[in-house]
Amino acid sequence: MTTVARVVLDSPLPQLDRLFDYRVPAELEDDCGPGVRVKVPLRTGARMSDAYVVEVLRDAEAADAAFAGELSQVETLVSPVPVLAPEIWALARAVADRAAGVASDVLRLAVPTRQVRAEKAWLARDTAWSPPAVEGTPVSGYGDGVLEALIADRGRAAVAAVPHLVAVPHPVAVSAVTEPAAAPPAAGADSSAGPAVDPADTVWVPGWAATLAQAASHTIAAERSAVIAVPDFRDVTDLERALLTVLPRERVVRFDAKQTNGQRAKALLQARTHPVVAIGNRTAIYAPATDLGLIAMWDDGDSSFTEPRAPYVHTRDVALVRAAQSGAALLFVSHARSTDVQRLVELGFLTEVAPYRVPAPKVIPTMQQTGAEGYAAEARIPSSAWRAAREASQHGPVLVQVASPGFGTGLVCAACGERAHCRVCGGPLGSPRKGATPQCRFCGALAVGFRCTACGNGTLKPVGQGAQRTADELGRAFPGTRIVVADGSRPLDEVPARPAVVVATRGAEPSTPGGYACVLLLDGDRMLAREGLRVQEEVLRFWTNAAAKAAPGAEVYLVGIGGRLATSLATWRLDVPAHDELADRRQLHFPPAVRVATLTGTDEAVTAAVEALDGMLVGPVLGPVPVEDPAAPGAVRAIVRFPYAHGAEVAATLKAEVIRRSSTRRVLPGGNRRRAAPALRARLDDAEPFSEV
DNA sequence: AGCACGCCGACT
DNA sequence: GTCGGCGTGCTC
Repeated sequence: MTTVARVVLDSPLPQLDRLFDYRVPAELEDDCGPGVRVKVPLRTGARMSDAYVVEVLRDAEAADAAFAGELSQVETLVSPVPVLAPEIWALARAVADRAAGVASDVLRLAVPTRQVRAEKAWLARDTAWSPPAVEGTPVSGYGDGVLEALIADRGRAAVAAVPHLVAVPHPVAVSAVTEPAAAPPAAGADSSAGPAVDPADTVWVPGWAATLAQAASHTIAAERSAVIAVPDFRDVTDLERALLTVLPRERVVRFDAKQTNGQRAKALLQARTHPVVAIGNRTAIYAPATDLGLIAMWDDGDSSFTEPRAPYVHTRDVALVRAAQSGAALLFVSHARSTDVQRLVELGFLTEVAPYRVPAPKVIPTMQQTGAEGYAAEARIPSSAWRAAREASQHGPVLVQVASPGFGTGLVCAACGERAHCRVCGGPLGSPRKGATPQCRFCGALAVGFRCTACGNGTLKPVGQGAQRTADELGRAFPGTRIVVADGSRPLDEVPARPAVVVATRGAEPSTPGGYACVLLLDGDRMLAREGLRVQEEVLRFWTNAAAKAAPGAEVYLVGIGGRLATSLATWRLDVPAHDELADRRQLHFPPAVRVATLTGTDEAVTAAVEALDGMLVGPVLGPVPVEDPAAPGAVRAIVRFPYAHGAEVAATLKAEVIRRSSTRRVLPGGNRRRAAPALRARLDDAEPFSEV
């Protein structure tokens, strides 16, 4: 009689990133199941490590499969609650492998720390209770049954969002908030914005939120879960509102960045009790929802989806891995298409779905340059746009989108204003810190002794300095109108549908019931003047997301922009720029046409790692060049590029190199034995070297 | 990370 | 002759 627990250690060390076997003492056998937290000895009995049980082997199985040496014994069982679902372990393993990272780092994102209160409540739950069945609500705005069929067939699609607000019936689940068991199913709820709907009984939600809520209702109707990731907090709220119009409260579980650990722990356990729609920001993609039928993302191009914690895997990539593992349907919904999704479309991996007979916003490009004739002098708005906005501001709110102050952090020549470029690779220069030596954003080369290529001047200044347009300045163009400002420091979720001019920095635009009477998109030239691979995609996202807040038929003025970008926006053909961009990236071997890895560490380790990748790379290796890192004097960085087909091989090779280098403890020069940076760090799909942030 | 094992300089 | 330096390697 032997029982063996196969565990994953809670350790960020790559050399410990594999499963370890421990003997389970008889008194723990009953509670020691997959997913529970345990403490186990490591190397020496006195040292304990936290771990999750991944698998339990019994008797013959244990004798056959377990580690051949002598087993140590599980020290304690922290709690009998299985917090690590088997499919989340499989996901973490695959995600870590893809990124040459450590699985327990992924688990740290996926599993909140222990919360005894949440566990007690979960253990005391009524296991016999299951929520009433739900009927699916038709997905409005698309061809009849198109998305429903796609989800039922476990399809994958790039979905163009309905580009305006939608009025949906008031939450059927409002009663459910106070009386959970009494929630009536959303049967027959018609969520299309029609004249039959009494405005007093409706809520306005973005088109994408209505679509995803309706789509998810079908998954729940089939008693399967859905996971939906959205970029920011306000989006979670919008989506939750939309969901509660088609589903009862107990079918929606929220994971967001502002939650306390207790709330997260509770949501985690809730997601496993019965089929639910798990919604939230980055971490929602790891929600352990049972029997997954749908994985969806709203606006996958939003930079909030880049994970700042190791192993830095983008939510989109997690979604792709999870869809492959679970066989769930996969939807990427957005207005502006990301080049990453475009790539998957061009591969035939995603099908394209667009709204059916839904009017696109009425975008009017105005190409006059700032300061040209015909401008309202005070605010430099083209007179046609100014007249339309002024007229519209008599009956409803007008949205004015501006770039945020200090937007664009690159450096230009202080004398002539020419953009400063790297002498090594031609990339844009920036300052990592105020007063630090300028450095190339792409290859990291230090720009010592800078000379402007245009005028020969040797000093630099930040871009856009002193060129900030203030709300007050804009306000003077609309005398007698209420001016509302929304930006990073003064966030505003919603403004009433009353006459006003709402000046908002890009991305911070408040919603308004029914939509804006007119939208002005200013500062486009400034937003496009930044350098970086994602600038154009990003600007199109800012524009389209603001334009989608306009009321149907309202005019959207795109100021100071002409050419193909303006045409794509005006014709709402947002796949075209994505296709063109991707074609450019292919030519230059830049992501997402290829994958990238940044290798940082000692010259020797980085060089050896690059050599180990021989035959897997495309395009020239960028660097190695010195990087500034106080913890690692003399460190260098190289960027390598590789085709997706070699991804697994590259990740495995780099992980092996990192492990090989990590076993040797390094000493800082000068006899200083403080913690030195590891000899080699590998980060896959790091977008930072190619963008200004 | 921690900690044990292992092979070369100055000590009782 | 040994005590202990920290380079190297392992952790079920």
